[in-house]
Amino acid sequence: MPIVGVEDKRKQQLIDAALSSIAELGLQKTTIISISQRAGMSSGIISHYFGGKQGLVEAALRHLLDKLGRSFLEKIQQTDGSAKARILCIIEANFTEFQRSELAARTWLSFWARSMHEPGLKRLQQINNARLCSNLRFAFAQCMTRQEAQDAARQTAAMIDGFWLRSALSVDPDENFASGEALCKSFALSFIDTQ
Amino acid sequence: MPIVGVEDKRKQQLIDAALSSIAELGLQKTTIISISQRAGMSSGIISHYFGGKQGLVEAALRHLLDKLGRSFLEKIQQTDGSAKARILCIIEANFTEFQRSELAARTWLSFWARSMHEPGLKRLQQINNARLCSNLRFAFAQCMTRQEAQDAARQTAAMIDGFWLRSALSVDPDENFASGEALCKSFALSFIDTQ
DNA sequence: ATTTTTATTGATTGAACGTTCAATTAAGGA
DNA sequence: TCCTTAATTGAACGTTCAATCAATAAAAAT
Repeated sequence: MPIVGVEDKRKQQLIDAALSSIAELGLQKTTIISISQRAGMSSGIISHYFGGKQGLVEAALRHLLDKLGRSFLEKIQQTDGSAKARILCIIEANFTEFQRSELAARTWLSFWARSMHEPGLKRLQQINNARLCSNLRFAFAQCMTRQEAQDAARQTAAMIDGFWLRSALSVDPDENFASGEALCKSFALSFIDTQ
Repeated sequence: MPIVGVEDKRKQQLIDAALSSIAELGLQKTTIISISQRAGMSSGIISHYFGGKQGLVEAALRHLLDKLGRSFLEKIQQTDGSAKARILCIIEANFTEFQRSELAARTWLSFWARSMHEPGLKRLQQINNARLCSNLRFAFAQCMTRQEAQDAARQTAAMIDGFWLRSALSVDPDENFASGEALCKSFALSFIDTQ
């Protein structure tokens, strides 16, 4: 069945299949077989396109992070550039991201855990994290000192990640998400509304 | 070399060895061999005392959680029962726990990730989490409404977990911890000092 | 129609791992 | 001293999994 010129399409299909498997089975129990079955292809195709399982996993994380970044950029362009609007956009982007759900939260936690021991994943996480903190710092800096903005950014970033972590482990992830987004916003805006 | 009546001692030695291996290699790469080597025993002993690797991992997590609980109880007994004191104790216990270090943060993240797919671990995490939230809610409830206390407890718990998560992934975990403890305290106390 | 190139397959390989259990060792009792 | 019992060992086994690669199939080129 070989059709020429489908490299990008096949890669995307495999990334989707990998994310689906990670969401359902976890990164731990996701195998080359579980991915290739979901993609309707053979096991050998993964090494062919991504050089191995690790390469596909990295590509899948990169895909998620790209999506997160684009989500923020889209939102921010529909607002004025005020500190309040920027902060709401950042938080919304981090919670909205392709339906917050138990499965999405588990996927993130899987990637977080693995990135402790795989430098490629760790690097991607750190780039994304630096971007989040930088965006928050910039927004907060519009209405407080540099040091205060730094602290507020760290607290907000930690609270966002904390709610994601808790959603992955919670018995009731949806309820956790809904209140998480609201509580992060109310915390972050408390710096701004009171000034 | 068999010596009688050493069951509890052996179990503790194996738990220590398991935690050491998890801290260094991660739960993913921790094997029955890596544990038994550190304990100076043979590989079969783990199944003998814990019924298998999974049993030992559960026992190790239980041991960590016990330590965390005792740490809080010790601290709280050295203070008055004021809301402020209780909250400081809770946060300190969660950050001090067995020297905050890169390795300790990685150990927690390893357990968090695995507990998504192992009901035994998940149960332990949820019990511990319920205790943390309950303690925080009780303290906050001394100076605000029930709903406000619930929200404040969730925010504080998320921030604590978020800083732990970020320490495990950070390039500079120690700096993350030091500021994390201070920032969690300052956040939590902002509810109290302003009333 | 034939050849060449590209795409895909899936059986096989070899390594890693958890578990099992017969064998071994030494302590305590007779 | 001999026997029983508790403690411990570690080789063997079966399973799982990622990676490899020769074989195959279809498109493109000739």
